[in-house]
Amino acid sequence: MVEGMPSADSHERTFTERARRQQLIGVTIEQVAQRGFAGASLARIAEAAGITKAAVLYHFGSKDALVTAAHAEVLESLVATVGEALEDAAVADRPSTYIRTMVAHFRDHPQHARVLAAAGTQEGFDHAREDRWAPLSGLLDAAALARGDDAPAADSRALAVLIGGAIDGIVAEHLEDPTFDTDAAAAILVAMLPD
Amino acid sequence: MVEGMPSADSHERTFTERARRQQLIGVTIEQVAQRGFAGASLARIAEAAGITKAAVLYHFGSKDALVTAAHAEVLESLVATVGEALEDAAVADRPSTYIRTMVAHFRDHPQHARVLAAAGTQEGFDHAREDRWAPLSGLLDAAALARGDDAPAADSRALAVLIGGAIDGIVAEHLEDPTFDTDAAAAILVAMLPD
DNA sequence: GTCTATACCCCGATAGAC
DNA sequence: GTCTATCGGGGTATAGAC
Repeated sequence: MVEGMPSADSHERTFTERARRQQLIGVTIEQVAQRGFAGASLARIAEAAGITKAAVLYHFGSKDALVTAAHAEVLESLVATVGEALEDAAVADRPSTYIRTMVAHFRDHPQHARVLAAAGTQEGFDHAREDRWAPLSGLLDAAALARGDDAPAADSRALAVLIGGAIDGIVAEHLEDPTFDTDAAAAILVAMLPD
Repeated sequence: MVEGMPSADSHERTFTERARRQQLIGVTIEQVAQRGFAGASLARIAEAAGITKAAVLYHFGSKDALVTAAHAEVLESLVATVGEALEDAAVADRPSTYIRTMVAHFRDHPQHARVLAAAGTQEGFDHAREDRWAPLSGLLDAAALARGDDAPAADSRALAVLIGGAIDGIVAEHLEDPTFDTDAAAAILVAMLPD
């Protein structure tokens, strides 16, 4: 760990550094989305950013650090969008809001969807994969409680896995066939929610 | 293209050749499942098979040919299992049979699930990705017809995408958490089918 | 603080001995 | 038919000039 080198937890960072990091993260998201993790080489990332490989490795100590940062950015963007929408929704409406917001987000940011898809199969990328649908499971439980269900959904996790998978399916289909009506599919999925 | 070299469409093949090819395909499935497409190098495949890189490239002209053959084997295994089960099922029961059989197949063959997952994000591997859920869509239409529905499911494709995604979700969850009850999840999904 | 030059390794693939 | 030896290229990462 070099002294003056900017690291992930560096508290002090110059203005140009922050700009460079942000640019590199953006380029990396594009590259990973287009060519996959292995295909997004430092050379291509550097070329797309208009600098050299070494300059990239100056701002991020390794390719892994760079791609991890890009992955984190994608995740933060997602949780920010969905989280904001959930706050403005009644508890009973939150599962449907979750579905619609997430589908819309990935529809509007296809590259983010591809990055997360690539991360899923990548070895040594179990980040954020831990209980990916746990939040949705909690929303389903809370909604059932607000509805006053006697049976508080003993299998909310399984239901969350199904719904989450269906969301991924909608997003994946949209990536292959941009004419696919994601909103209509999301509506069908919402109609399947327990009521 | 060398004369005596065994190729994918070679009609005549010695006994040992067929055995070697089968062994290499099996090893490749394991390697791709464990380390992903890019991580499954010829060197590792050769080492796992107990031969050399050059020997591998003798039987399969290139890494791409080998991994394509492995991918095809995985697909054939899947369609054989599901197809057989579908033949023995009434038309109205075929969507549920499709779900249960596919989930069970991937539960019993986790490596196959990982290979297909890895193939999905890999660049230049759009094989078999064309209308992946078209068969399921057809089964849904046929079942609705057999049921005598007046509305013949105008959006059977969207429904197929949802169900297919949910199946993938169940399988993916099982890969990360082997204690996940895939049969119970499949039953919940089946209960969601239109009736 | 940023870039040039380069080291070093593993990749897939080929040539030719056996 | 299977191996050894090697090539050319791209990969990440480092050392040191500026």
